[in-house]
Amino acid sequence: MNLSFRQLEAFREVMRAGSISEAARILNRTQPAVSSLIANLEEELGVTLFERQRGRLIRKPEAQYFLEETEAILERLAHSTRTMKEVGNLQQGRLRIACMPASSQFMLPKLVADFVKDKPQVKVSLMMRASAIIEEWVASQQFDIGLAETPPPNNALKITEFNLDCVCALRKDDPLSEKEVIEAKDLSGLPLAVLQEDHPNLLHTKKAFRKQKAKFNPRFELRNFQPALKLVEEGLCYCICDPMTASSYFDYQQIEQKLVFRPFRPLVPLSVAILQPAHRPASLLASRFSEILTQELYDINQQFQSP
Amino acid sequence: MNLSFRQLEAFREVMRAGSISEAARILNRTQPAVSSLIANLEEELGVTLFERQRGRLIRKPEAQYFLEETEAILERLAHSTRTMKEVGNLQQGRLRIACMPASSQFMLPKLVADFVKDKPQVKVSLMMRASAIIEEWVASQQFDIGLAETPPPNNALKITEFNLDCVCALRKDDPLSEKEVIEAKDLSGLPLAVLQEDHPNLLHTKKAFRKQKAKFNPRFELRNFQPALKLVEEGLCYCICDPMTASSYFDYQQIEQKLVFRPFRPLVPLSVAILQPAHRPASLLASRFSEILTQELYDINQQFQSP
DNA sequence: ATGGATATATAGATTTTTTTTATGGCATGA
DNA sequence: TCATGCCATAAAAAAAATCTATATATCCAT
Repeated sequence: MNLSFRQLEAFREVMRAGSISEAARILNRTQPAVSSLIANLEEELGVTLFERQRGRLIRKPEAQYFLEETEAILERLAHSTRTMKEVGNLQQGRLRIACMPASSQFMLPKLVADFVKDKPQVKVSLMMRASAIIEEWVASQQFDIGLAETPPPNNALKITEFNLDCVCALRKDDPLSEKEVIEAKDLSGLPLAVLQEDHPNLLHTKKAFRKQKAKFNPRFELRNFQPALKLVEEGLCYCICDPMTASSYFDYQQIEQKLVFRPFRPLVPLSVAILQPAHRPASLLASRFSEILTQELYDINQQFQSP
Repeated sequence: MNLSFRQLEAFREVMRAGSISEAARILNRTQPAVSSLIANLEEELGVTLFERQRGRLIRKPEAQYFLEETEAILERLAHSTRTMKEVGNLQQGRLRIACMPASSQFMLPKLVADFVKDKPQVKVSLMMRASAIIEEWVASQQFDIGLAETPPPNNALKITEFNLDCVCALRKDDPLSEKEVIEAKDLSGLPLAVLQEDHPNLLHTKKAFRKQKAKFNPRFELRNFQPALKLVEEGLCYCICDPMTASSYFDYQQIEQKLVFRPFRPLVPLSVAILQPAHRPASLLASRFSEILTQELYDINQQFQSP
């Protein structure tokens, strides 16, 4: 089989125009060019498509059937190249994102919304799960991008790590809010809301207190920081929380903000990572979104550290 | 849009094989040839289909989508070229035939059956109608081929005329059956089955009798000759009928043939014609069938004239 | 580390295909 | 009968695809 799209295009145009000369004009070719395209097409198909009667072309019934096929093929080709061009412009595609709770409430939805604002044809799925699940989903290529606590090295994952610095949440009217930076010793003996015991963040927090010989008083244990901020608002405790949760506070509590956040020392790190499937290259969309997410994580960290 | 099937074929093969070199081997090209096909394809699509990592190709997700499109297009192309080749070999197609009653009972069904015996994919429709209707149907291109009594010249019809010589039907045991040729004067005054009065055949028959000054005795008037033969079998009359009807007698009356047919003089012609749409070229199938039908009409006429 | 095997990309020569230019035949209609 | 429009063909020119040759990177086994 040795046909070409050129031949099909010429054929379609000849069928429409009814003559080779006219088709040639439309196609910006010379008449002999189109003539030979048609002749070769007929030869390769083994079928006479036109009858040459008295110097004119007359469509044969066989040509009608082949025209339908031709149009279907050219149409499909045009459609897929158009789509591919859009893919190239990030206007088309699919993006599957899985993220951990701390980022799921406001940060990622906002980022996604912004990302797809000028991409009406892009399809996104955004799921919230615990970090361990996200790991699996990305490794098994069910998702293109994951945002999770940094997992142990994994052959199936491309891991881009970020060390976020946790910040101290406290009431605006708390005397400590005068300080630019809160230190562990400032909170010695004061009640805290902390993560449940197996979480590495809790260990880091304990370590920070130990380093300054401050008394560590974990009054509330929670699965994540979101609800902890409520308790802080009530004046029941303080909280050393990750900056993503902190940042989202300003998103959902736009009026009556009772809390402020201050850098905390010694540093309590939270290691999060952008996860992507290893071995499989990222789609254009995934690459681009990953860049944006990287920037956002950097910004969020800065937001609380540099006053 | 300037893609080529070559590029699509190369792309498909590279996706399957996973490497340009391997694909080149399968396609019987050199590696640089395939390399540049892929490079051009990517350029024209505006999308990177493969990532070049450490000298190897790695499929990008975008390539997967385009592969589906590519396979659909190539598949469809292959299918239609195959079909067209079959059309070229008369293995495919559609044939619409309309025929007059005299030929519809055995002659055309047999001819069609024979014609399509080695063409399982060819679709045929075969309709029986009065000649006037057939004329219209063919002229309006609802049918490809018509067999009818010769109509007056018609701009929309290509008319291929045949003059069939009518033959005399009589019982085997009739003394006249001894004669090689029956003449009008042999039947002078004897009862005849004839067509209804407006039919040109009746005029020709009358004329034949007049020419030999034989007495014309039309005892039965019918719309066509088929039932007339039954009357002849019963010994009720003679009949000067067309050779198609005569020929079909041997097809349906394979045992207990009571009739014989003899050439009749003076000649009583029945003018029939193969009708085809003018201005529109015939399909390959129609052309071929028309040839076969021509031969058959010629044969049938000979069958009774040359003993 | 080193050399061999294998992969891809690129450059230039070569071959193939397509297009154009130039021409002639044939039908149509003024 | 002549001008016009159509199609086919041949030869020249242009463009595209292919090949050869070469460079470079990786992988793997020594």
